[in-house]
Amino acid sequence: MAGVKDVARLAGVSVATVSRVLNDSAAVTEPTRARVLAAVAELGYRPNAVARSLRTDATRTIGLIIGDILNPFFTELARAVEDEARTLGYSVVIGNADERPDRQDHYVRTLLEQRVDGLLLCPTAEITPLVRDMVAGGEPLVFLDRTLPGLEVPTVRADGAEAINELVGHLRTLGHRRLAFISGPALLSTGRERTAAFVAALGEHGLAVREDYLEAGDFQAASGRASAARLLDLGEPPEVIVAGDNLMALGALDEIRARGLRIPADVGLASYDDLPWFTHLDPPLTAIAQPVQALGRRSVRALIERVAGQDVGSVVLSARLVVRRSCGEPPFKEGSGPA
Amino acid sequence: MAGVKDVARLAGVSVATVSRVLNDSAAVTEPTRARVLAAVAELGYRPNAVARSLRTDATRTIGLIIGDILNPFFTELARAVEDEARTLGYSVVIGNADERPDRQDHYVRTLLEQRVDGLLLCPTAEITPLVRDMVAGGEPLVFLDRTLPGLEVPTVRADGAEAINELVGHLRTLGHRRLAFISGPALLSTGRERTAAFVAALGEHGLAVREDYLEAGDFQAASGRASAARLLDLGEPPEVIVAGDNLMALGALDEIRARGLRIPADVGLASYDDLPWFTHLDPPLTAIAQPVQALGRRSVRALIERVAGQDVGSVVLSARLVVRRSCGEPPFKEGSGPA
DNA sequence: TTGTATGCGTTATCAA
DNA sequence: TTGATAACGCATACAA
Repeated sequence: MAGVKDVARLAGVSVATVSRVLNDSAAVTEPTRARVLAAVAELGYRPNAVARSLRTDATRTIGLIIGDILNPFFTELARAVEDEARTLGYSVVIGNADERPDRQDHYVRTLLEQRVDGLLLCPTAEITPLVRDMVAGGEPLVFLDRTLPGLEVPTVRADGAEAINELVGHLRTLGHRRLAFISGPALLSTGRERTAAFVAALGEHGLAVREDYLEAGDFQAASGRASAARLLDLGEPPEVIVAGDNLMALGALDEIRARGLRIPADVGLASYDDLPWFTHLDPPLTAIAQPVQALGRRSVRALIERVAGQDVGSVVLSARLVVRRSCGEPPFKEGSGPA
Repeated sequence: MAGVKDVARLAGVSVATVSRVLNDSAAVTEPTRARVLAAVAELGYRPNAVARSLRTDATRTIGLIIGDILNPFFTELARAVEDEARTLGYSVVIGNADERPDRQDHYVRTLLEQRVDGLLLCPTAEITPLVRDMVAGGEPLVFLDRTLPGLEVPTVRADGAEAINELVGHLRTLGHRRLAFISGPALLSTGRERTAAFVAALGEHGLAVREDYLEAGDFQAASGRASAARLLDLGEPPEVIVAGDNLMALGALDEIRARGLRIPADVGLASYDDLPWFTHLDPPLTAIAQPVQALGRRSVRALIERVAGQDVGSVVLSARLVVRRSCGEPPFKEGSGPA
């Protein structure tokens, strides 16, 4: 494959000049510039980004490690990240941690070796030594969606506490008293926070916190189904089940359907996370929507700023309640908030 | 950041020896080997893949350009590709063409400059000059999911003709005669093939081909909805609507629901492409499932083989019909084929 | 078994 | 404005 040298020879100039017109890093007379460009076109020259990166110590590439690529939330997030990165002239290398610390570390290592300019990480449960080293080593790192306690890393995430509180209020207004929550893994910041917010909201709205209404899931569909089964088997089952993420909502939905129960007549269902096709369910699912696009875009900008040497703070965006029809809402038009 | 040189100095050996233990490319005595490894650990040395790639002319990275990252089919495909690539020791850089030739070309260029070892491409409609050049230049390239006519490129794709034929037979068995099809873009091989298969299947089952039952969509949800609207407005609307991909099925579903029509009592619906949550719809959607996992994995293997210099042929896998309940099927258990 | 030295394709420094 | 050349970090041919 043709290199600068070939271009230089064909254009009758030095490699330095070729490099200059390619990066327009310095003034070049129009005639030489034209000759170089002509040579580039004729040879079908394609700059070697590898060599350039070695020389410049920058790859214009960022790494993105997500929790679970089968989770539509992360897919959407990846899309947003990719969009913003492209706009800023960066490529994205995606790694799927599959919620496993070892696989997360595999990608951290790989991406670091690949010398990505920065890393966007949705950290799995534990703080692995590798992540700790990375932080200590001052690698340009930004946490996305989730946090790790005790680590000084800028984080871009959504806070759903307010939305959850709103949801509980909404359910209470609809006359429900017995509300159950299927929570995510306590090891994940998102898991803990949502559960805590739910419990706090119950208190705020004068509802009792029943231990048997707090199910521990793991953000996977199967756990949602199992949790729903236990809740429905209770002597006094809940009136509404709130799932801590979209996958568990799906699992719960399966269990409810499998038992031939009707939503919301027999039991209501709401989900943290909103997905495009939730509107296609019958009835459409009441849910809490995270600002996924903003999350993705902001995180990229924060990371790029860090790469540029600025120090950036964390950003917390708000999730919002989307009222639909799965909790016994009167059959009005969708999307409006509760009274 | 520490380099081989630092490791060599600390271990009291030459850089060549360090390189040798790192790649265990040649015999090294156990003691020296241990010293090197110790030095590596102490310095937290991380090989620079950029430099290595420059030297070895290989990046152990493949590019994947998909049609539309918002289409769950491609998401799932990307996941499969990533899985297989990781297993084989490769990283994947994903580009989202958004079905736009210009954006496809942007990624082709970027990935080529990044010197990926090979490229997996779900080609958009037209043959762009860049793609033609790439083929002519002998770049390791494999088409995935779709083909481009007149280009000698190994392709890994699914053939749905048989499944579509089976679907039409199934519908006819259920007593339906008036079947409509919402087709994808004629510029895409997948668009053309599915429509042709549907028309052929009608003939084979002795059903008339009505022009007004053949709607032209573009694989996007909006076109599915608009097409469904036109079909339902017909003086004699179809008994079943078959959508050429999952996104258009969604759009059609929206339109049907918006009109307060019941599925399958008022109109049946089936989709090319099967998604996990189709089972959660009410009624669960009858669909044609592509072997997405196999598609992704096979394409990676084919590409890697090409990279290794072997010449590989195309592979065509079969899609299969998944009977559920959205076309007036008797309420039996799901997943079984038609009689 | 180990070390020395060269080059991969660029960019950037320094002279001209 | 342009050219010659060193350096980026590594792998490898060749010598020892």
